[in-house]
Amino acid sequence: MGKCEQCIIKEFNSLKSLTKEELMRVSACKTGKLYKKGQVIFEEGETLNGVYCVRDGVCKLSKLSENGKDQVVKLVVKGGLLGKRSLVSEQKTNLSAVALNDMEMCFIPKSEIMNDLSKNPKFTMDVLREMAEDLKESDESIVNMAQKSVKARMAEILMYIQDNFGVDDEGYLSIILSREDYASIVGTATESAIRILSAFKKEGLISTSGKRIKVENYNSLKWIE
Amino acid sequence: MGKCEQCIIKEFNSLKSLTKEELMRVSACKTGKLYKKGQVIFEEGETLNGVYCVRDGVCKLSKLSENGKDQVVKLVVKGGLLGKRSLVSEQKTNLSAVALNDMEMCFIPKSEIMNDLSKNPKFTMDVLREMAEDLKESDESIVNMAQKSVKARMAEILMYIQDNFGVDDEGYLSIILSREDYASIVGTATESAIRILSAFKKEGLISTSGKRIKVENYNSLKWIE
DNA sequence: TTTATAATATGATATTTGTCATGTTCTTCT
DNA sequence: AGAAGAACATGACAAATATCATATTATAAA
Repeated sequence: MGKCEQCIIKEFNSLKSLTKEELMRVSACKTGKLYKKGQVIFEEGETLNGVYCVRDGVCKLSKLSENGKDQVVKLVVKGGLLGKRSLVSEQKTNLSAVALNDMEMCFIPKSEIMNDLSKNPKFTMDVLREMAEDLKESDESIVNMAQKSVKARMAEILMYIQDNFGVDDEGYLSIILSREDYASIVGTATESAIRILSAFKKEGLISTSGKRIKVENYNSLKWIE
Repeated sequence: MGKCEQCIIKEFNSLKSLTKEELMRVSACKTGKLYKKGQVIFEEGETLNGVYCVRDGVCKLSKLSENGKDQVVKLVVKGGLLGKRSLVSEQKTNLSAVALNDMEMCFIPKSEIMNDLSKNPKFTMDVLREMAEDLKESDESIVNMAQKSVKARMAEILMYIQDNFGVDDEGYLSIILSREDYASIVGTATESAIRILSAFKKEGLISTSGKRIKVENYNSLKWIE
């Protein structure tokens, strides 16, 4: 397992604001973890005592609704930090994290980070900035959920994935999700998600190959309402 | 206008973590502002250069959706801080704030607070904690919007207001909102909001007097789906 | 007080979305 | 390769919600 000081992943998150000494300390106590596709990283209600730094793979953060359905709140890829809230609160985590493909992560115990959080203002500000960005995104999600049609939300998530997580060498979205996952991101029934994707395909907005999806007409997706 | 050091409002927000000296400095540069019901405090897209501390009254934080409708994301009452995100980001604000009744606020310029944010870890941690709490609430909202019926969301907001903002001496919700406001909190058409409140009234779950609403059967509201 | 304007209310209808049923096509395991 | 189970697909129908029309009531302005 590599050393944090030399790890390029950290450039994508607040860990970059730690000093070299701090990083070496973090490196010494971190543990590497591997998760297989579908594996639960942590579950709603658990007490997290540290943060996870995603080195590779994708996971979903979701919350169980009272109706028994899961709602995905955020997708996290390489460079993301999971469990930030555990650093500032003793509360149990409000979200579950599940690997969407095979993942490689580093776990950093809270005890080690807490020290830095109180003594390195640059780091703290950076965590704060990330949290603020998350909050902004969540607020936007609320608006989308409340005001847009299921179709428009589906179009949006396709564009979001393309914009934020990119495409593979053949142009397919690099994140591969089941229709059920799409349903639980968009907040609809699995059948509805399937129907809408089928319709998009029929209209030439997307094409598929197995589970992979390629956006064929980004501009038209934008105008769906 | 009072002095921050002596103001009890601050006990409800992160300003309580400032030292007496810091508070005195803040106090010297803050400006008091009054807003009338319906008045815009700031609008989506503006650059905020400070935070507002709510001394009295209620306001809504909302965001305009592409369909032209406003979606309320959060209600803020006495003790709340508006514009926290402006402290950590140069970005324009993503939300609008509108007074729901007459309000009294203090405006604290960013320049003054920034200094404390970088030098007083206790204060920073407190802001971070508040932000984390906001994020948690927003995530819950996403789940509610995506998974619950309009009826259930309406029941929820009535309980939320009662629990968080209390009732007046006659037992009516102390926050008075128009049906349109309810609609834009719940994320539905105004007519639907009206219909649902009428139904609740008919079923004895709530009673009304003018615009005021009294929760008559909290327990049944909980079970609405 | 009268008048104008906004807020509330309710019916009729269209649209969207969910649910249940059933069939097909993939994967995975042996 | 074949069987079993999961994921995907689609039709038929039901339920939820939006939209449009039109009253009625409250509120504020003249």
